[in-house]
Amino acid sequence: MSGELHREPDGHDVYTAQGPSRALLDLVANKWSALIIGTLEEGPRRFGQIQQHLQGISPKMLTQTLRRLQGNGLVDRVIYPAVPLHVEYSLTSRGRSAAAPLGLLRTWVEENAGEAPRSG
Amino acid sequence: MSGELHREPDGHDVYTAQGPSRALLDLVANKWSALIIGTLEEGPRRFGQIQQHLQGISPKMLTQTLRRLQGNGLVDRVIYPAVPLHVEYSLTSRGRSAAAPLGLLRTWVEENAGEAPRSG
DNA sequence: CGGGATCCCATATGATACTG
DNA sequence: CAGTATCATATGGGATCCCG
Repeated sequence: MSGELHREPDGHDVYTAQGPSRALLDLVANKWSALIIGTLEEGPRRFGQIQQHLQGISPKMLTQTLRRLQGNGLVDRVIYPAVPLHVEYSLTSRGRSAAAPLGLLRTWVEENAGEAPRSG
Repeated sequence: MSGELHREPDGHDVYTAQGPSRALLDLVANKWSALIIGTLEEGPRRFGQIQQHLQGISPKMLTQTLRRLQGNGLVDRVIYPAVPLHVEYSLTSRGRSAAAPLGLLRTWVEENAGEAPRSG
């Protein structure tokens, strides 16, 4: 495990708890983020399309997650001021670079789902 | 985005909301899971060692996450009934297979942290 | 009509103290 | 040392209402 390590006086290393990494990791290592980014990987999508595709996300979580992704420069939001209103979300180049590892993670999940299930 | 799709009568596809994937994704697409698995990737570690390394996780979350990982067959827990008590956690082979995509995700995070930060 | 803000409750998470 | 118990708070999430 590399990066963002901090060497202690007594010789072993720890993670700096307040590093910016933690916040970003919290954003991308997140169920909805992973799914949304996966959806947008296929191309630009509208709010309702994402909601349909993810089948079970509430509009609130969708909005909230999209805003966080947008705020961190992973997602672009474009409004087409037509009637009815048309808003399109798409991945930025950074978002696409994040989509790669997330895609592998989702693939791993799909290949490993349905075995040894247990709540905790 | 592949896997676990469900074709609707009207032609477009959605994700089955209640599939086992969602639960597993929720487990691995999680900040603490990603960090813990990353720590154990270096080798077996004791409870306190993980806690030190992650610098900021509460014992409760550590226990809870370790148990969930164990319950899903990603982590092994071995007790050495000595005094003082000694408990060691390690990745199972499945855990190691999950460590790969998670490592890539953490790498991405480290390479992309500290830019365009924003809360929401 | 599609997009999304608000209200309110359930659960997740976290700090801290305490025990086998 | 390795957790568990307890309490306080943040976030998740559904239902519903509002706006362009």
